[in-house]
Amino acid sequence: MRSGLPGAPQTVAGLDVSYEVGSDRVVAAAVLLDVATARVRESALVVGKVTVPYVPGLLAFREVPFLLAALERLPVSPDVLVCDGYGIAHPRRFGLACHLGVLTGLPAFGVAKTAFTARFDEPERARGAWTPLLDGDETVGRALRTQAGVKPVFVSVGHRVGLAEASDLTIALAPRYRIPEPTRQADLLSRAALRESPPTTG
DNA sequence: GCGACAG
DNA sequence: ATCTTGTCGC
Repeated sequence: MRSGLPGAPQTVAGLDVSYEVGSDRVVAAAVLLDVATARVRESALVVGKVTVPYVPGLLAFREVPFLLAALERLPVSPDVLVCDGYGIAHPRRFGLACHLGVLTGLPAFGVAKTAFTARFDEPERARGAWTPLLDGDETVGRALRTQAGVKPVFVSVGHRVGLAEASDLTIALAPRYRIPEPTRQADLLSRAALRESPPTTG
């Protein structure tokens, strides 16, 4: 028992929120996938209205309510949460993935598309190559190459999971694209639902 | 004081 | 986050 994960995770849930232009409408998606195949098994959506503005460093306060609602709609609880954003790689060391992990009690980590306050050296070109994500002299995560020759993603621990394991899962869940399937599918689903969902009522 | 700044 | 078409390449 080196990490907080009881054993090899069988399922993961990818989370993401899509916003509608010129309105407060948002759609949150929670997608359950099998780790072994990286394929979608279940999914849940929630439509809502944002009341909190986006402020760098406070993203969790804006998205967590919707993500929790979407998670509750999944028929089964996932073994791990894959979030679109940061975990510990945050100015206050408590990003979105930390909030969701603590609130749900589930292991969680974040996979962000861009660096925030942290710095990093370019990883080798190979898939799986990584370099430490640094905030001053502190290692807060990893700049991880999920696809050879493609820009790296930024992995950081959120709750009850180690950085090495989070990185391994990210690679395993990103067999073809830069963004791992959990988060990628959640993005696709929430975006599609937003377009198909009537602006008001039914 | 100014710029940068997850999504 | 979102606004946005085609195009080049495997």
